[in-house]
Amino acid sequence: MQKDEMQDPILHFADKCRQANLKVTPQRIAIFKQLIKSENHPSADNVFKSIRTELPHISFDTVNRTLQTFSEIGIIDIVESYSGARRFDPNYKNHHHIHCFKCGDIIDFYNDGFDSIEIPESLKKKYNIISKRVVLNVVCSKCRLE
Amino acid sequence: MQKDEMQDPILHFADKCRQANLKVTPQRIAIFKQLIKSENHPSADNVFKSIRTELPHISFDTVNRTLQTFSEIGIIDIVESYSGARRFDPNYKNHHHIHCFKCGDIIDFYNDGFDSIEIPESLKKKYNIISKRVVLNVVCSKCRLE
DNA sequence: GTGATTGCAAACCTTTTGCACGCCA
DNA sequence: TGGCGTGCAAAAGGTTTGCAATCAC
Repeated sequence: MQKDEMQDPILHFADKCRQANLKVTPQRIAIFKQLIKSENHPSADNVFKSIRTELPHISFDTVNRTLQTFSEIGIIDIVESYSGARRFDPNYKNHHHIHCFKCGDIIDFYNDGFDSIEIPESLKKKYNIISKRVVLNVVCSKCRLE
Repeated sequence: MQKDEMQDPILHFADKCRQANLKVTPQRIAIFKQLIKSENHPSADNVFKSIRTELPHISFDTVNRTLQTFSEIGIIDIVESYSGARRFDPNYKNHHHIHCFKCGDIIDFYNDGFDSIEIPESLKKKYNIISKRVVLNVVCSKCRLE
């Protein structure tokens, strides 16, 4: 059953919340569950709509604020599309992005070589580097056909 | 005098406009001049405010629409900040970005090694790759001090 | 019990759209 | 002159803020 698979990451999530002095509310759990399910880079609105099937009374603000909060305590990342709504990245494996100019889709890809590119010492000294990523700006398969 | 230095890129700009069937208006010239002056990654509002000293009657919409148009004909790029306004990149040399989590600043840097990273054939086949870039997510020098 | 969190509403900011006037080609 | 470009205004979309009621601890 699905519940058993879910148990473990949610306990881990609850720990993270307590560490950050955040209360573990049903809303936050539901949002977190939605995030680990999502394969793409959802906007607050995407998460809100998916989650309404489970919690019909949750408000958009709660979702939006919670995603903001999660990004602050390091549960998710914020990534940007070319326009429109802020988008979130629940994928914490080392990965890179393909970004389509036309439709704005962001697609993850993995590449060991890119993972291990060496950042120059001068930059390491000057900035507190949290993460690095290769971004490919493309016209994606779908948009190419149009 | 400054005007002589400006002459050449502006003629080149005028050519690009004509190639794209765009009329060469005083507003477009002023916006272009502002762009080649700017070292950072201005938002439409940034450009609008800087340009008002030269053209006090220009409207924000014209600036915004023109920047959009310029990005469509390949005079500038659109890059994203973590939130808020869309930002433009007039730097057409091959470069990479340092992106500050806290203040959202985007800083260009140059690195021959990063320029020449090899994109796997499988991705090249699947996507029409326009450009590639390494993005370092950091806490910048300013924000580090806070 | 108490302070954090939620839901609602309003405000704010940015981008988009529609339209009439004016200007470049 | 004709059609593109501009400026203005309104609308739309997303985010932020303030506040009262509620809930987790």
